[in-house]
Amino acid sequence: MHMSTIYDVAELAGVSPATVSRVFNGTSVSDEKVAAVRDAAKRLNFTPNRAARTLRTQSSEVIALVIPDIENPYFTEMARGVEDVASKAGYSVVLCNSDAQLDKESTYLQIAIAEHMSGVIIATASEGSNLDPIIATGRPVVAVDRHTAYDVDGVVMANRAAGTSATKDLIRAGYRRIAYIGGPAHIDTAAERAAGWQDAITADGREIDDELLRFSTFRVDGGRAAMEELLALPEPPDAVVAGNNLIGVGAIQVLTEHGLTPPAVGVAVIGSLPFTTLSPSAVTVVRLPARHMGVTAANMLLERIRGDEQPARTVVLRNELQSASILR
Amino acid sequence: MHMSTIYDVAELAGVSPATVSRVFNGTSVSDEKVAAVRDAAKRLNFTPNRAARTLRTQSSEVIALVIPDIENPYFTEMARGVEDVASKAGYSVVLCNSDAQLDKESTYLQIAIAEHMSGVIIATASEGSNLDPIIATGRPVVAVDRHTAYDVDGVVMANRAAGTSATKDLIRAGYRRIAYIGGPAHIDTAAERAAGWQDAITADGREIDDELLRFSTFRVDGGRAAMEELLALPEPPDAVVAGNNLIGVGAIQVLTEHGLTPPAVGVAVIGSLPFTTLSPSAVTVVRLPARHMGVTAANMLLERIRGDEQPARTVVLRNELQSASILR
DNA sequence: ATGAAAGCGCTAACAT
DNA sequence: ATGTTAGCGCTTTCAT
Repeated sequence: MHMSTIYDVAELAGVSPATVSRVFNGTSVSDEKVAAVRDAAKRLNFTPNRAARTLRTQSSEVIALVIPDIENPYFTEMARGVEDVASKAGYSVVLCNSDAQLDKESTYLQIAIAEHMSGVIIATASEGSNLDPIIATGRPVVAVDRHTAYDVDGVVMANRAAGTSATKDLIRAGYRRIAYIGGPAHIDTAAERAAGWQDAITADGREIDDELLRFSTFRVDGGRAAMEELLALPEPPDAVVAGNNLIGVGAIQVLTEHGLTPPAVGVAVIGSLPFTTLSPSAVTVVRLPARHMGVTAANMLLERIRGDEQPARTVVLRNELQSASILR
Repeated sequence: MHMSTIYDVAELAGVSPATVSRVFNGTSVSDEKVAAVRDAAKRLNFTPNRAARTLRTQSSEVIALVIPDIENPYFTEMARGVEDVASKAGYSVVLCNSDAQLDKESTYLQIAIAEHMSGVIIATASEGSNLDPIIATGRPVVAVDRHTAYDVDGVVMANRAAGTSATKDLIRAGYRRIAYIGGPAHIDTAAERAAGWQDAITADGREIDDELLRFSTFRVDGGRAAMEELLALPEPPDAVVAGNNLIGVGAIQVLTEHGLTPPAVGVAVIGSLPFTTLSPSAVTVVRLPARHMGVTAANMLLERIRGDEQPARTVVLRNELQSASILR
């Protein structure tokens, strides 16, 4: 019940508290004393008090990972990448779900400051995200997935290219009236992927029909609603590009319910379809390397934590087209 | 860059540090001083140092949520429930992914102790999970989803009943040779759901064919492998009960690849199919109220944190059959 | 290599 | 209502 301290350990081992501290921090202590201390620590079931350590050193081996939707497998896959790198380096990861809400995001950032966490990896909730407080503390910040207005490191996908290759694959497969459903227009990934879609349409010598461009939410319900609207059009599309994995799920659900299971209507999804039970030949997927993004971001953050001072960098990750037509 | 302290705020506001502390902790301070302190705090961009607070009070408003698979939507849905309750009560949630590994789990539990977190909600990695250290500290622990050998509060699903109703629904739909694919046998939820399957089979007056009972992993690849084995049997099953959501996904994938898309072979899944694009009429689902489990566990934990001393309780949550046959 | 002692920022008696 | 002060457990100079 009572938590033992380095003083208890010191007394039992017959050394000073300083020596106990040294044993646990790897500075020079004679072999006998090391053994005595370890033994005493074990017998007392000693666990170093992190709060005291953090208070004293003004830092803790914890990094915060702030994401807008913990239920989206894209972000949990990314989280795995972050965690693997961080824990190998002796850091713990605190996963914070901002729920795409600015106030929750601010709260978590505030906690990161107050807890003296070593750094933050964040997929911002929106353009309005305020990183000033955390940046003002001098702590390193890495922005993932989404762009920010701040001068911090970043790791993003090749979003415009993803939009283009998804759309081109649909064109190649013979579809002619291709819609796009993206996330909120104020999130840059959504806008960029839509721009990629436009590129492909115009490159094919067609006009952009504004009715076919829909900004929604990055969730299943958003994909569903937009797909329903598209099907209700006087001249519905014969194919659709989904701006992220969950929108893809929603769109396919609606199509299936209307008896238009792909490839009856063409579907290309930007991001892997989570837990899909669909045949891979039916839907085009542009794979986004989410885990790799997490790994890259964690490595960048660790470099900064270790004192790297070079100007902010942004890494753009290549995506990978998995064409449905290959298998047709 | 420099972090201001209550001393800085006190000086600027012309009060003592204790008064500053009182302002931030809601004890009686005159209105003028409150205003002065708040103003000074704002001007200095003051954020209370949590490490110091934790050290002093020997507690922090943080609870740990330890789960075995952060990529399983079942657990993230649960996490949402925990988070909603906790954050409303002023607690932050630290999400820890044990990856079903005992050593990782122990490490996180150790961190929870060292960081003086207020309590732990844990879905254990296996029967071998060691909760002694955390329990020895006197901190409240709530076990979710899975049983433990410890005398702690728990929230679990009605697993055996889930196995039975899933199986019975398949029987009702006319299937006669019904297999079961579960998670690892050493995890009680897997074993119990399997027992429910057995109950239903025997209640129907049939023999248990051991070849039709498979213990695998609670992941997609586990479901896939087991389903492949079942299909390779001399006398393959005409239906299958999947022991969790991901096994269900894996099984359906394999069936689809073999041209046996449900209901060609009957499928019942214990747990909601995440992000499914399947028609709801094709597959029986036993919905497990994951979010509700999280909410319940968080409320129990908060009660304990507030000093509730009653004997340990276990809450069993009802599940909900969504029969495929209804829609046939 | 080891010990003594100061201090990180906060809260909670205790005193006024 | 407000101020003074001790101390939470640790790390880290500074001596020795």
